[in-house]
Amino acid sequence: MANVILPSGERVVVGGAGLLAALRERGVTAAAVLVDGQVHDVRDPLPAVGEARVVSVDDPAALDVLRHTASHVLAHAVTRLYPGVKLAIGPAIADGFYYDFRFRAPLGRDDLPRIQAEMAKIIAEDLPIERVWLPRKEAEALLAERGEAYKLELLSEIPDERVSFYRQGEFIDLCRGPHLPSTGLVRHYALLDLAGAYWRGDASRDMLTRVYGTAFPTAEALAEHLRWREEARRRDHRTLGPELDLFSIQNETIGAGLVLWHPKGARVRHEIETFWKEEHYRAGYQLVYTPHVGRARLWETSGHLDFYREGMYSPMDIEGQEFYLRPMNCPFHIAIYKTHIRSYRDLPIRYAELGTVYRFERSGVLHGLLRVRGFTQDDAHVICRPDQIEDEVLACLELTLHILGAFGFRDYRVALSVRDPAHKEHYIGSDAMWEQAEGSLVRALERKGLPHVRMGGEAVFYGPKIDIHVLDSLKRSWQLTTIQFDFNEPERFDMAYIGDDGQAHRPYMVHRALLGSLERFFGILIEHYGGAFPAWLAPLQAAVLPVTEGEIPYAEGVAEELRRAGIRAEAWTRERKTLRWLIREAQVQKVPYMLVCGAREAAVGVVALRLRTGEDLGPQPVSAVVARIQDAVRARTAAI
RNA sequence: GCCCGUGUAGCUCAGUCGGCAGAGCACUUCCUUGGUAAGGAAGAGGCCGUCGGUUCGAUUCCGACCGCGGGCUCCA
Repeated sequence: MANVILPSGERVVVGGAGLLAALRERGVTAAAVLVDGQVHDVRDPLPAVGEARVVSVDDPAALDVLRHTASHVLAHAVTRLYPGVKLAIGPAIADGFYYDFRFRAPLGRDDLPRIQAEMAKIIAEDLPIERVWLPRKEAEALLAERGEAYKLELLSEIPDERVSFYRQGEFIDLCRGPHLPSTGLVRHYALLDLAGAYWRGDASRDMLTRVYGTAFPTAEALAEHLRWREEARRRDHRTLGPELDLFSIQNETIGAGLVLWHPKGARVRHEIETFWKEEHYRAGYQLVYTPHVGRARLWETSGHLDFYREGMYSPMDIEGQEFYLRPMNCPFHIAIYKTHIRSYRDLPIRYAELGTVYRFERSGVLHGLLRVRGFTQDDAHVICRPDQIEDEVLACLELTLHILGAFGFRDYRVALSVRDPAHKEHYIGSDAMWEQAEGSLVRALERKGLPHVRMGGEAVFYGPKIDIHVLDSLKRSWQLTTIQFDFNEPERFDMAYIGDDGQAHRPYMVHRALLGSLERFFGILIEHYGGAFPAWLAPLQAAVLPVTEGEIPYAEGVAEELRRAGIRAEAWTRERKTLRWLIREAQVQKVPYMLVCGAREAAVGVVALRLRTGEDLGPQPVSAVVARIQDAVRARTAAI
């Protein structure tokens, strides 16, 4: 017997095994049962003690169950339409579900509506979904008879003697569950995409066809999700970038993954870099510049040729010496450090550089600005004494939040990556170093009030790290910041400082990048703002628009006045176009401020101010417009 | 790298069941002096991704290659 709370809030006591029947009697449609926050199948026996909460299909807790069942409906439809298809796996994922199949003939996007129509039939049939437990031998026989080679492989890895299947109509699938009670409960769904996927993500194994879809409890939620996808598509930086003339990537002429920053994109980058540099000087960093190539011995010493070779380009021969294009900046910063004997009084030393690096990425993974082969890291190396590391990490966090906040990123998720305690031998550095480093990261996060998730075994071999993910305006998560300890390179380069005891000591070194790379960050910013940059970043801040040819001299004077005040302004006088045309052009270019100059304004020395938002603020003295723009720029506000 | 899709003007895309290649925007010229998201007309612009095959004839059909897009464990 167990206490059960129904979706209505009513509490009932039912026998352990008969929950589904008991609910049916009461006319309750249950999607799943929550026991101690864990999602259970409604068909499972309830635990003897504790409280169970029955959730209906529209409960957020049942969303994964709904989607998992939707994936079975998909697989069911596919097996009806394509006899002989092989089933692989079909889980619920972050915002939907997928199912991997091996088809006999290629499947195209055009096939999706047909599959979706078949799904609609299966849903209309409202087939009851049963759970069937089979002894291992029988399960094997069943799967072998159906020729489900992938399922057999999965089965061989399940240790249990009894395995679970789910059956709906003529469709049966090896599955852990849980699932909805019947197919009719999947109502609001859509098939979205088709893609290739390796069986078990292994490039040496079969290529399967993955069908992506999503499902929601309500039509509104599904519609909202589809709108969100559409909005994300509309903001794609690969579309907006060329449209706003910000950048281009020209595979044929320049090379894949290599970015050309056009004047307008370069202007945005300049503003980002200027802000970044000023804040770094203010935070006690020293900026350095270092070369893009270095001798092979440098990369041998650093260890990159041992453990990072596949990410590096082939060496070039310069007067018989091998040189490599750099994949990282750190060896150069270390070389600067080593030009002097350093005292404990010199530390911390913080070298920062907007350092361009080149890394080999397979052609298939290149993606706009987000994944490229040449990029500029906003890199820095903090070299300090053991007693300074906690304050240094804290200062890094403060600088990070300050800089990210200026771009409107204020939702953070922090991951702390530490060693796999079971395999300490995979990591370099002593236990004491790891503990001290990790402790400093944790304490700095606590002092900053940043909650974090601890990820065991996620650290790289040379030290623990903090990664910060931000949520953009579409609530998508991007990893930007990384703060990582490096126990490797100080050792390899034999870095030292002289302590107050007169002895040489090994300093700690922390690598950190706040924005990640300027290319990737720019891509993210374009999507975050939908191309409408705030005033401080906008390539062109103000367009001065003459109504007729007669106002051209006046408009040019106004633009000149704005430029003298440090505002990026242009008088649009090149063509005699209607005001409507000029305004549309400025809107499309997402220029934040439009200054309309007609005869009325010119006569009294004012401008009519229109904002990118569509707001018409009417006649204003030029000085007031200048002050308004300067305020918005100074405050780095997203509002204009 | 691999799977699916895709490649026609600078951009967005029609089209040709094998027979001289089309639109809108952008560009050039002319007309228009226009008040808050496209005024009008004309012109120019193409190796229909590349190479090969079939054919009297290929942008179209077939093959290979190249580029681009989506994706390639969130594990029954």
